[in-house]
Amino acid sequence: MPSDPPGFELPLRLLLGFRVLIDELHAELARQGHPDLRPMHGFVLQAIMRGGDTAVELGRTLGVSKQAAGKTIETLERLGYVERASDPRDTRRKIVRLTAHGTDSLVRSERVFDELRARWAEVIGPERLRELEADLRKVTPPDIFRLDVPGWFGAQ
Amino acid sequence: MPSDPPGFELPLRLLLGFRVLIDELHAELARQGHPDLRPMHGFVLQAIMRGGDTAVELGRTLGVSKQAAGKTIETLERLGYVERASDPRDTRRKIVRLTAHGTDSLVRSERVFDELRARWAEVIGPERLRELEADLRKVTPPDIFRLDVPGWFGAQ
DNA sequence: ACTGTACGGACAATGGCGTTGACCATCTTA
DNA sequence: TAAGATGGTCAACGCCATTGTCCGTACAGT
Repeated sequence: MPSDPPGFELPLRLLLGFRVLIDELHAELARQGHPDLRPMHGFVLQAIMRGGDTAVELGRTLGVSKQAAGKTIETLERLGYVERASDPRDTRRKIVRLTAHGTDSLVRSERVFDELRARWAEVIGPERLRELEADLRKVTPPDIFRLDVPGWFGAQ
Repeated sequence: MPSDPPGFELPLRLLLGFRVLIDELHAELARQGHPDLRPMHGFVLQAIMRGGDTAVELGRTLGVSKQAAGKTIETLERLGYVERASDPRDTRRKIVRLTAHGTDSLVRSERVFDELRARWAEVIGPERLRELEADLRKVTPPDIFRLDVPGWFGAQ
């Protein structure tokens, strides 16, 4: 019967696994024409895509203030990933939309993530990888996109 | 044959798993007399314990500047987790040591981590948990304590 | 033994990125 | 129509990292 590792290894491995995937994603994205994209931007663009958001809504989704969300949007606008348009029904609102460049980054991210996942499947076996994902689903909260980690990555 | 989930779920689950464990650890530590301890401090204390460190060495271990490491040490000193002493063989160096309070926090962390791991084992099964850890070991770098994530947590 | 270089530590200035507070314009509702 | 709620922006502040600079000590080559 194999002995159990110390309990602190588990969280570290989870963090390292996350870091490895994210670092490799952005290394590959940089090669594919998106050198300025930072880890947090991926989440922001995802959040914008699923529901044409405003700064306030985006802030709520990401768990930051509307001002912080506004600054992030400004950065992404400057980098050419999003654009803002006035809402004709409510002239207060400024709707944020992905540009072609922004959509391209998400399409490529999706492809790279699939490739990285395939590489893991080669290392540990496809069945084991599916089990790993299924197990993690059992011990983590169901809603994926609510991470509210203001300072975890460096945005803008 | 089960279909594979999209590749982006894997990193998110890893991150969420990490967050769940760390959040629960610190909630429990707060109950056990360590309400001021922040996630990053655990890593710092660990790094200090394995080798009586100085600010420079600690900075190298954690991947931050020596000034940043010095500030973190200062904070931990103010909170009563570490103390500084001069090195008699090299009067330039100020060696950082854990206080009893600091050691206590690590002992409790270890225990809580083991308990959290046991809870995961109840949910997904002890054998699956061991396999999960073994699989993660195959796809992550071997050296655990080199994470250099300056802004990931909020220290001090 | 002495001098030049390396190294540990601290102080200062700067910058990124989040926060709160305040304000204006617009929409909604009583 | 008046009152309150909501979206956006500006300003000030705080935290925490950075780089640059300086001082004192240790060590190595001559």
